[in-house]
Amino acid sequence: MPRRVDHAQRRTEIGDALVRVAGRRGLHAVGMRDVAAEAGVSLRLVQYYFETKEKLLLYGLELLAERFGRRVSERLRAIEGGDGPGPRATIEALLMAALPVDAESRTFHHLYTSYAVLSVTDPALAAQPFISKPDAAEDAVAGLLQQARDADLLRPGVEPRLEAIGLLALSAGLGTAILVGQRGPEAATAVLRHGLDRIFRPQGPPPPSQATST
Amino acid sequence: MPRRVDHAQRRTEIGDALVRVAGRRGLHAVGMRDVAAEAGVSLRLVQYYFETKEKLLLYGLELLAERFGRRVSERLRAIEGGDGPGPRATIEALLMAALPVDAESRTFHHLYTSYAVLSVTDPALAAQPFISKPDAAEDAVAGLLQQARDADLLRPGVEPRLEAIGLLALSAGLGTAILVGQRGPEAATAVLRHGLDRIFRPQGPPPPSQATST
DNA sequence: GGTTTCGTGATACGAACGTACCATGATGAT
DNA sequence: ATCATCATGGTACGTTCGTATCACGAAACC
Repeated sequence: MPRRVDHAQRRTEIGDALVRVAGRRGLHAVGMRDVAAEAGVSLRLVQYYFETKEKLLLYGLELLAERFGRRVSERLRAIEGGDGPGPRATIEALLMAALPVDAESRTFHHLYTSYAVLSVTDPALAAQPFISKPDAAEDAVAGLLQQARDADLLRPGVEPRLEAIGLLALSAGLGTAILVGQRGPEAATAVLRHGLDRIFRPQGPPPPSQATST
Repeated sequence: MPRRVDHAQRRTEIGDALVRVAGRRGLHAVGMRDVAAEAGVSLRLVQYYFETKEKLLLYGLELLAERFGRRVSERLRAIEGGDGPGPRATIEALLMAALPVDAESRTFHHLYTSYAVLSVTDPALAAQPFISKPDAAEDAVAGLLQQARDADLLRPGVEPRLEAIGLLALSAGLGTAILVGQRGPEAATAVLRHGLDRIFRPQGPPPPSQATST
């Protein structure tokens, strides 16, 4: 057999090109020729590694979800590493990492929302786990809230599951608001923090007025 | 001059056809011929009343926003009429009216999100007030929260403006979650109510055990 | 060393799309 | 009665898109 090529790598390169050009011009405006040009290959090669456009798009969604998952995990590890700042800071970091504040997360939000819209009318997309699944993020946040509850860090009457869903939906809603320029990142983070304030007990910031200790 | 036709009405009819077919097959999949067929007119007429597709799409967004505004206003008037059930019920009704629970509001959410995504890459859409404006809904909710605060119905430490933004973003996020089938309407309303519970004081539901007053 | 198969290029094809062009009743003004 | 003009139909044009087809070089296996 002739020269073997790493198909997985080629597919990743082309999928990356798809994400880049779609992030720039919108998912609706992207064609196979654009992806080929962005990846620096011929149209035929895009056809070769992804036989149809639909498969290419599905792969792009996979790529997007995987990248984003890694991004959030890295942020979390960076926060939790060493001291372990408690559930509140962890949740805050997780939700912040999901906001479209830099180019990478903007692209993610933009394209993910595009896919979500398409999934309303496209059954193949709707079947993708990233669209339909109850989401691993929900479990993570709910787990952290449960931890916080066990440590008596939460206000009374807080339902971890409901709050987790709510926080995630809030973060998503703020994300699109940022994306379309309705809000700035600062306003969104303020809203998010305020939302957490109403879930967590007012933590005693060591009263700075009187003598702190010595 | 020859037979005069009510242009505004024709435009509304065609715009309605756009909204219907886009709601069914997705905004990305709709062409001028589809709109013409749905409206029961010839392709030429669609061109005649909207010279270009872009103008047709812009008009569709206008139509959508206006319809939705009316819908919410009607719901509010229906709730407030007569007794005036207080800010909490009003806010709840407003946010509920925005959730995609029936076909009409599903279509609205679907298409509005489609337009929002397009506006990320299309300056003409981004300039539309429905995308960029701070939103009248925010003022309404913030005003109601302020009322509630003056009546001492809110928990301490609640910032009306921030909460209004948060509630709207939460509602939007839950809306897309419903739209893509991630959540059911029941879960979403539960989350919304719970969110309101943490803003409003636990209202004394007249303690049913002991003697209420007399 | 031949041959089979993989990787790649160039190009062609049919469909659909937005738009433009031409034609023609119908009708109100003169 | 004539005519200018509004409303509408039919259709053609150029482009772009996804996909299919043909062709060829190179390398591993016999």
